[in-house]
Amino acid sequence: MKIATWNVNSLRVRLAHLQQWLAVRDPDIVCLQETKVVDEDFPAQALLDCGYRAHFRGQKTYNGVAILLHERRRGEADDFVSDLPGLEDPQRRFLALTVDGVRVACAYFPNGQSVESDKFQYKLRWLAALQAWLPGEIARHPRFALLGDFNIAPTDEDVHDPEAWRGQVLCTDEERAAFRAMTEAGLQDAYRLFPQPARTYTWYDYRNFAFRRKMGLRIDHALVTAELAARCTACTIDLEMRKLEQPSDHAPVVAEFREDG
DNA sequence: ATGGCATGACAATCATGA
Repeated sequence: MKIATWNVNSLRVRLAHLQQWLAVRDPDIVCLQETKVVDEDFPAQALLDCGYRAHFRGQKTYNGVAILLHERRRGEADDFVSDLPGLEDPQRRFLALTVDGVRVACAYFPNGQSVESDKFQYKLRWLAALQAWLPGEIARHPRFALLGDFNIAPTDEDVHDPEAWRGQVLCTDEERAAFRAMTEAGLQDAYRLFPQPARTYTWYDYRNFAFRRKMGLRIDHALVTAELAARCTACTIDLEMRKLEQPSDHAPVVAEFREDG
């Protein structure tokens, strides 16, 4: 089973890239962020034509999340949740559902803009609500995965220039502490279960030839419970998608799992 | 030097991203 996450930075603009990637990678479950499309305009039929059922919550202009399920996944999506429990929030950033024995949460964490900003306080509130929600889910679902654009680079190793980014939003102690709290609650960073190529990140700024210069951050993650980690066989950042014409500034992350029961 | 680039709403610039 392959479970993936991708911040597409507008599903309308990136639909052809997504379709191409689905055909090549053939994931079972895909978490999308920054769809930037209201539900009435979500390209559900185009994705169905690719073999994927979609669950989605969008809004005008900003945010928007979706979970795609390959039709080979026969199970119905159970226990569907939109919006982070315990947080009053008009922004569409969160979905969770259970399919074929795996609970998957798709999250678009707030960016935070800058540490002085009100948006950073919102990010901390959002992180606190997530932190409050996780233990129950982990206890109820031995096979639980939290994927998405976390907008947190968990360690200096996840940053092309740690000194330049020290204390900046995405790299602050508070955000990194929140990330560690998730791992201490029982989730493992699937990417770090394996040796990985150097200077490989999930986000590269559109400006200043950042991708070509390998100036990026690893802020998109797949966190999994021990039972899934034990079955995880690979976790890959699909840099090929960042090389295309008119790419998303984020690359997909794909985690693969054995299904040996 | 708070810029650079991309997207969307809107109809010239502006909010937001990270």
